[in-house]
Amino acid sequence: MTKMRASGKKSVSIKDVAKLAGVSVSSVSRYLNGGSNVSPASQKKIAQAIETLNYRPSALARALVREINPAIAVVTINSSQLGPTQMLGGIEARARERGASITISVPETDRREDILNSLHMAADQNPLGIIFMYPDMVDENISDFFPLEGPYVMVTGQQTMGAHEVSLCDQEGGEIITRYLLSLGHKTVYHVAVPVRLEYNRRLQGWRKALENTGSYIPDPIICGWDPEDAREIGRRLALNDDVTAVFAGNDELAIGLISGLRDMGKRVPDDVSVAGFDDHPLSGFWDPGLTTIHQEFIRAGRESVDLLLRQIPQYQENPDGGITDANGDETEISKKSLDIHGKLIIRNSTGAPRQEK
Amino acid sequence: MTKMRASGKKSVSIKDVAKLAGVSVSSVSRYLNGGSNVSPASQKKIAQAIETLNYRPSALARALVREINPAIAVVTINSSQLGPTQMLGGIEARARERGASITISVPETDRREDILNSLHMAADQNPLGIIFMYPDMVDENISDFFPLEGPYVMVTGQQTMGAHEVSLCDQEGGEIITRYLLSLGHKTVYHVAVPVRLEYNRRLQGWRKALENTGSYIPDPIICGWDPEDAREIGRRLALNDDVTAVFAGNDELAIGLISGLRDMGKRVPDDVSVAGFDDHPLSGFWDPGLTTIHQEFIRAGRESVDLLLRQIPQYQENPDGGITDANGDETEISKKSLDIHGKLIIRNSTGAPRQEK
DNA sequence: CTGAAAGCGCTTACAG
DNA sequence: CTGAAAGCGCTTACAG
Repeated sequence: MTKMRASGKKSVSIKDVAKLAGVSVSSVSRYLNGGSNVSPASQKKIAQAIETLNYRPSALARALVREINPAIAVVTINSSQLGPTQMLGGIEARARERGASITISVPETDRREDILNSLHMAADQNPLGIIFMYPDMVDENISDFFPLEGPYVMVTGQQTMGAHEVSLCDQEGGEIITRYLLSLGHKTVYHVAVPVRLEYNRRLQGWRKALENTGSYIPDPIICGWDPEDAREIGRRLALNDDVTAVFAGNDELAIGLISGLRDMGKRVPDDVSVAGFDDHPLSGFWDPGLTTIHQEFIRAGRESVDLLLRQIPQYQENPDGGITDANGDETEISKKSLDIHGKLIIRNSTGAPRQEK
Repeated sequence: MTKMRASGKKSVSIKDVAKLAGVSVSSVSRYLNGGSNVSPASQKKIAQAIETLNYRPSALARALVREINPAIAVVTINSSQLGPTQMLGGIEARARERGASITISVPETDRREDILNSLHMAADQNPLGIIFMYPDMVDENISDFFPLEGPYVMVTGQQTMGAHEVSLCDQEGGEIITRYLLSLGHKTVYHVAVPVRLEYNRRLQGWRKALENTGSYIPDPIICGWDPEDAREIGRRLALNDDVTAVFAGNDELAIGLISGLRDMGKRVPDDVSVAGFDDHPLSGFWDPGLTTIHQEFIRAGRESVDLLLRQIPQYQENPDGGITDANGDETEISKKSLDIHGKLIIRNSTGAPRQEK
């Protein structure tokens, strides 16, 4: 029974406990699972044996026999970005509250095979389900990856899959911030886009839509990398063009890089050009000037995605405090399957009215 | 064999494959594990069965029987801070390269019981080992938590445990940056400290040491929260004191908050007061003024901690490219058990000589 | 090359 | 209340 581990340490099993306590393995198991049908005497002996052996049941064996592993697998690309980081925090916290552990895997690259591989590795653990962050950043069609067996939820920039999805409403946000900039009096708004496949770049789409709807001139979007340094370069170039009076950057980091570039060339923000970001990075309010941006509730998105996932699992249905299932145990509202998390416009000082003509 | 999962989906097992392929379970297993001793004919049939059933071996069952779960458990507090975030990225990437998955658990609070709980939950998965980030931020003595069974590595601000530890050399960094500030001509340097238990606040200790060694006046350190807003408050207060010409903040976010507070009160940085941070946050170079700071190699720290952990596990010993074990398979160098990762002074524009007296 | 058997550490009916 | 047995999905000697 006392076997060696990979580490060379010996690990104690339920058999050891049973032997030391002088009872059967079944009894120990019963004790472990609530103690019903175990005499006080046995309980005492077992408790003692566990104590002296420093026994802990193997989560692995349990998961195997119970056919349910209380773990949530999260797969994410761009794990170092603000959104994924904050969402992971939310997922982690909510998972803990609900008694689930979390496993994370990030694909080596954006390519189909790597993503599939990550998704499969995640599924192999027989987790409660998979939370897939930003599938729409992948340069492939999502439907190619799913259905994987088992529950899942996607966190996306925009509702598209139809089910089990929490959406950050990026398009709406892009539209709102662009409109705001236009409302300030700018003729048009330039866009420095985050490096996401165009069809799935919702922020960009919102920007375009706002421009279209107001009949404004639509400049080509400028595709940027994730590095603020790239945005700085772009800022320097943009500074050369006096038609540029307002720029919406795909996220706050890029907005910050952009402002640096603009300043490198002597432009003032917002006097010469207004710059808005997206996300409401924790430091955005401290910037000088404070960044006008769209606040995203990433942490909440993470938490909600856990609930959305667990809602698909019978054992985790939480009728008591929510009325999530009806009398038949069926899902009551379609809306419970997906969720929109709306961004909020935060107006600070990096944006303002354009300078008077000439 | 085809059982239901928690999700209600059926899952296919090795038995199903064996049956469909018309061979024994053993043969399928052999096929799965390299295919030696399986006739080409069988291989074909098995491959086909796997394909049509869409079979994937259960990682759980494998881990159980092999008595080794190729997963690294990382437990961390303050998971949303820059350091942990970046380290997690490094851990994740390196773990992937070395064929391990990763599991993360963050204690609910800093209290002993919660930490122990996280540590135990991690250990219950029978992982390859545990990477414990910033144990020294915990308000308890580390030795209380270990030895837990199995391999582990700590990532700390300063080498203290003696073994299996990667240290970020915070004290050295604090000393270096304080000395730099002094070298600029400042009479002394104030410190806005990160909310870490004093005995383990290495950055603070380095600062104090530099002051002591140069015989400078040692002001009381100002304890701050993690929120830059707290630092802003402190900045406003500090602005009232004309003796304050140089401040070293416990990290870049706080430095940024501090600068905001100083400016709120009309102080200029660095003209009126120099401010230095710590970590070299990705945005620090874009700040205006650029932040003088200590660059920390968090990602590398994460990667190294994985290697340090795996080095404790026979199956992962990598003789080929490193000579990590000697002829007897013993560890050759003590130094391989722990690692110092030195920070690097980055001089930017938030610091300068003090203004001429009056 | 191949299959039957035993075993990993647990849990869950099933008879007492 | 209690123990023996079967089983979770795999792997690993062991005999052919």
